[in-house]
Amino acid sequence: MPDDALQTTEDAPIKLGELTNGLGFLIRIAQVKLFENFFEHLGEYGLKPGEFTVLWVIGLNPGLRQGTVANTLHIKPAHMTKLTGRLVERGLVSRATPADDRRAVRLSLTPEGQKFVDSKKDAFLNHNFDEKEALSPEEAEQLISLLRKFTGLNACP
Amino acid sequence: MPDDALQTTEDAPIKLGELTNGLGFLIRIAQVKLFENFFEHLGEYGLKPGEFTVLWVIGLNPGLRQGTVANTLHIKPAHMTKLTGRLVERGLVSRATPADDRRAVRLSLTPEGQKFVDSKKDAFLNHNFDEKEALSPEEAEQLISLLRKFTGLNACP
DNA sequence: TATTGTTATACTCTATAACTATA
DNA sequence: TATAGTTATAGAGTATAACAATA
Repeated sequence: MPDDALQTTEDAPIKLGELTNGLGFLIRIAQVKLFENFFEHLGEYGLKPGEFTVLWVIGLNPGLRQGTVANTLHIKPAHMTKLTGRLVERGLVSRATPADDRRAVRLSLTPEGQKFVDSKKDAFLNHNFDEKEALSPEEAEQLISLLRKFTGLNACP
Repeated sequence: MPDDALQTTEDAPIKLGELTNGLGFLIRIAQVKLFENFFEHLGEYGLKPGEFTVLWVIGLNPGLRQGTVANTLHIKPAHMTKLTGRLVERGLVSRATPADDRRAVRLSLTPEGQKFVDSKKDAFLNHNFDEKEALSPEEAEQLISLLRKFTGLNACP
C-alpha cells in the first residue's frame, strides 16, 4: 500500500504520514478550499469572508456595538476599526454614537448594505458548496454538526 | 426558544442566525480554537503551525524540493522562501543545491531538526486536543474522516 | 523559451502598546 | 481607574510581478 500523496512536481510521491489525521492541517486545507469557493462566487464584489460575516451579523443585530461584533467574530479591535471603515466607505454600513455612552460606536446596515446582504445571503452561507464536492448532503450536515459541537457553538440544546 | 448567542458585553444576546450552519464560519472558529491549543502546547518553541508542518514533511521526505513542499502545503513560493530561511537560521533545516538541476533547492532536517520533530510529534499532531474538548474520541475520528473526504485527502482507500 | 527560486512591493490580518475620550 | 475605540508599529501570510540562473 503506497503512502498518501497530495500533489507534486517531483518524481516520487510525497509522504504526509499522520499529518492527514491532524485536525489542524485538515482544517487549514479545508479553509483554502472554502476560500477558493468564496472568491469564485462572491469575489466580484470585492468583499472577503470576514467582511461578509460582519455585514451579516450587523444585519441581524442592528445597532450592535463595534466591540461586540469584534468579540463575537474573534476580530481584534484594531483590525475591526479598519474593517468597519472599509464597509462605511463602501456605503454598506453606518456608524452612530449613542447618547448614553459616547465612547461606543453602534453599527447598522445602510439600505444598500441590507439589499446586498439579502441578495447574496444564499451564496454566502455556502449553501452552494454542494456543486460537485466530495460530500453528500448528509455528510455535509454531519460535518457541520460536528464542527458546531467542536467549536462550542451549539445554539440552544 | 432563544436565538443562538456566542459571547457579548452587550445587553441582548447576539443573533448569528444561519451563520452557525455556514461551513466557512465554523471552519474559521475551529481554526481559532486549534491555534490557541497549538500555542498553548508548542508556543514556547517559537514555531507556528505552518512551520511545524514544513518540518514534518521535510522529515518524511528528506531532500524534497522547496517548491514541492510549497505546492503540497499550499504555501506561496515567495512566502516559502522566507519560511525556509527562518528554519535554516534556527538550525533545524539545511539547504542543498543538487548537481543535476542547479536551480533547485533541496531541503533536509538537520540532526537538531530531526530531534525536535521526533520529540514534539505527538503534541503537534493534535493527539492532545482531547483534553476536555467537546468531542468524544469517536466523534473526533468522524470529524477528521469527513474533513479528509471534503479536502480530497483520502489517502489510499 | 520555460522553469526554479528569489527579491520587491503592497495589502490583509494579527499582536501590542500608547493614546483619546469618555465613564 | 477602568472602558471603548482609535492610532501606530511590527510581523506573518498572501498576491503579484519582475528578476537571475538554469534548463
